[in-house]
Amino acid sequence: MEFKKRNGGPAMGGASQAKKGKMNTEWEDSPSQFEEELALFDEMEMEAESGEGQAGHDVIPEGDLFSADLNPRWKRPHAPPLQPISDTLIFQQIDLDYYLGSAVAGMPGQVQGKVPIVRMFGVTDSGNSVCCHVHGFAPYFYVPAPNGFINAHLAEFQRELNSAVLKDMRSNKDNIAVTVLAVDITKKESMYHYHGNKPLDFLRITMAMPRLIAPAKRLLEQGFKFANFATQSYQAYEANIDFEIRFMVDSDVVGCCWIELPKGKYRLREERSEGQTASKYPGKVSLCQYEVDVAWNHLVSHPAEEEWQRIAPLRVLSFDIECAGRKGVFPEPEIDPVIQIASMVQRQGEKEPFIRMVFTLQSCASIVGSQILCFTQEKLLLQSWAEFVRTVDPDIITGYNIQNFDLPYLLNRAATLKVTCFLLRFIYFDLFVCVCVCVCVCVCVCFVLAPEDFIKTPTGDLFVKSSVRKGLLPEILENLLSARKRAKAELKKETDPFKKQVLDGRQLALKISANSVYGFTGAQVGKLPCLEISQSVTGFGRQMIEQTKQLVESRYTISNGYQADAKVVYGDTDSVMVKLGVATVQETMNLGKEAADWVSSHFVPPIKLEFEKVYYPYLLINKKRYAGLYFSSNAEHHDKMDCKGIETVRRDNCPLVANLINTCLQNILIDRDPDGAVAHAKEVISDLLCNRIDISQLVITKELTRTAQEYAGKQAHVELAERMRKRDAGSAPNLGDRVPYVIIKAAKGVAAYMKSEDPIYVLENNIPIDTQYYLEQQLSKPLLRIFEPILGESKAESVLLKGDHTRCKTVLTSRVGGLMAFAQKRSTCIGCRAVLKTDVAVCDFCKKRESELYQKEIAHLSTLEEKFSRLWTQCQRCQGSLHEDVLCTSRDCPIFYMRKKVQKDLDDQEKLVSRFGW
DNA sequence: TAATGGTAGGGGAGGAAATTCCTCCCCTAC
DNA sequence: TAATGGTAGGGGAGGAAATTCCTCCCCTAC
Repeated sequence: MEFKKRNGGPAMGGASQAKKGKMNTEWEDSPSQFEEELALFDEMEMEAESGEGQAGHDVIPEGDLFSADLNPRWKRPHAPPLQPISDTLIFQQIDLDYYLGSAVAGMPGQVQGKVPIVRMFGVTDSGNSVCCHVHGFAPYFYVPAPNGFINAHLAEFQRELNSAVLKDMRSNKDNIAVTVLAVDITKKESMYHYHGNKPLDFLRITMAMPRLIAPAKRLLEQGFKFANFATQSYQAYEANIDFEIRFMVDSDVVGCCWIELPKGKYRLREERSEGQTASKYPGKVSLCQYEVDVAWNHLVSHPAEEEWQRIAPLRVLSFDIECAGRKGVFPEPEIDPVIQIASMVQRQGEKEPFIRMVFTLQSCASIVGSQILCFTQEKLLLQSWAEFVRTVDPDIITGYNIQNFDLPYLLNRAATLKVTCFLLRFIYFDLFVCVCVCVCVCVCVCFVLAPEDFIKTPTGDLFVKSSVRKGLLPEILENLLSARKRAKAELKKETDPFKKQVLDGRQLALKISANSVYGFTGAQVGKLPCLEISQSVTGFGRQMIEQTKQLVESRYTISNGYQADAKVVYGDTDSVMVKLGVATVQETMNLGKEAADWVSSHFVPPIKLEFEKVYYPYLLINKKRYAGLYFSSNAEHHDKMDCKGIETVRRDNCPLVANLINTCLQNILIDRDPDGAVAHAKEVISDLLCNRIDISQLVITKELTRTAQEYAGKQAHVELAERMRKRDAGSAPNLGDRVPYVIIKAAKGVAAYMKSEDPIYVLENNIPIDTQYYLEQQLSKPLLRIFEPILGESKAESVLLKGDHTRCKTVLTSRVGGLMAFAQKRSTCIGCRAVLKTDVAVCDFCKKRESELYQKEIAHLSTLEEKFSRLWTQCQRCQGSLHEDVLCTSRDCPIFYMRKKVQKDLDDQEKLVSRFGW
């Protein structure tokens, strides 16, 4: 949640977000289409309304909320008794962490002192919550064994390292007696480089706690001496792997997978009252319905395939808080009270939330479909909400920006008000994140080998061939690709549309994972950097493109009996675009497929060149910028108009530019009507200069990618954000936000960064727009780029940017700023615009026409009212209900600005009508 | 600590540097 | 008070205006 919503209140759910993208493409044109669009919305509304039910609502006064009788739906389903001896416990694990605790009797691992215990939270198929303590897993890392090291040296090594680590500790609060649990010799090979396939002796060093890994690594690297061995530095391997990740890898647990605890292999914890001391077996410490202990090697983890891809009925709480802010100041938890917390709870897989609650301070108007709880004291409000959360026991807590605003605010506010029980016994409060672990490895070489055993990549790096040793990277790729194959096969069999979507998402995710496997070898921060690999991959790409170009252009020529000389017109990273010069799309497709197969035969499998698509016509503007009609599935009809890199797909253009270019391209490419495109462009330019373009079309947005101080130069969106911060800190855009702005009129030569302004501010203050800027800086260049190849350089400019359509100009004067700030405002006669002395409606001369004029203004008023109500219902529909106020203030949505504009026109018109005093 | 693929490239804006254009002024020819 | 022909035009100096070039920034393609 962001503070900017303060005026409007909470917007629950994400429906409006999802629909926004679609809306933008539907609004492609000047306001002349406006009426048609609105008429369409009306039809949609009729349909929507007929299907919508009326939910009841209650306003519940303050009282005993948490008795099960009053709100039976709040609690989780009853948990049937569990018999560890005869029942298998299966749950979906959704969060995993570890803590240091005392050993539990009967579990493996250290028995003395604090031991690391992995803790998993999860939910069963029946919706019961599980907390599972996993015992006996200890952290470890490797160092190469020194020359001459044998088993007999292990004990001495362990003793020396143990005492070195102990000595290194500044304090020993936990009374650690043993730091090094074990040292073993194992045969291992470094993942980096090729070492002649000879595993070497490594020492596996197991530590008592995760936080002891770092000092042990440091001491070994600094130089370590034991027995008769000389002091030497030991390079540590895998010491940077997080403990949780290490556990997950070793026990085959992946993010959100299903865990099975076989019967007889785990123990159930019992409820213990507070006074009771822990007996030989510890009691429950969480609020989960089942709490169990298990040995780490006894749990079974199911790979996320087939039935184990299902999702448990997780309880998702989404909430949003409102504070009573002071104008212009960002709310501070030490001062500003929380006045409302809106909460919804939904079960995974269900369409509607089953709890909708609003906790408010003081009274509140009823809200359809929601329960309202009113409190007289803020402290009670916070306590009750905390109790509510504990009762509902959500698996996932979500909301807009809650991690950065709502949650810290609530905690600080609770601390300020001394709400002691606020977070009592909250065990976990994190959004879960599916961790995708790929431990992966590369083989690159600096070794003496026969030339046929390795290859030299275009960057000059040497790699051994798979016949010598198979790299781990190819292995991972093969796993990913075969998993994708399986997912695709399942997708084919599946009939349920929801599961189909899941499977399709899965295969796409696997494809993207496979495509980006090499990516992390070039990452700057990562566990396995290997620049040789990432650079070689891109190097090969470039080389293969060059080779493809030569192959295609040498074979497909007139002298070889083809219709035309083929020409490679474009290529980027992994693709080439060939102009084959044949007459029809179908012929091009056939020839393209043939050429792809033929070129593939020159590459080493599995490298393959695939025919992908035909563009006809194709407008190539520049590298990474082109447009064309895309033919792939069939040669008769194009699948879509494909635009890459040009204004229509860039978010930092105003809709006016994107829509105009899009329409022109449609005219040119689809309708083959360049004259129509020119006419349309002229019309839009004329509309722009005459102020007939809606402001929503002129909003440019750019992301605030860094803080104001970090910018070297001055930029429109940065400067505006700073100005808005001075005006009202609460509503100003923050780091990472997109800043919407329009360019307003100013003296000649003033830089654009001085002329950027908040569209809402412009609307509210009737500030004139710099239409010339939009023509010269926004429209002209993109237009020329698409028309110049068609009309020719000089003609394009003279036809589009000169001529009668650029002469009609309407200049509005500002009501604020400049000399107008000194002007006195006087009413004018509604009939003849003559200046009036008093604030009546008409001058004496027009008095006889007063009734007629009144009729006219009333008619105008009702048109505006109708327009407004159409936009209003449009916004209601977007936020998902026709029975609630519109709360959305999305600055990305053109409808929002239209609504604001009409609202202001309506207000002005109402004032004008009221001057008649009738 | 927390977060955690990268590079290539287009194109607009701002601002510095280099260039052109304009005006003023002095001087000389006549 | 003291000094007192004027006009046209070349060309340099100074400064304004327009242009070019470079860098920063945002975004997209792959």
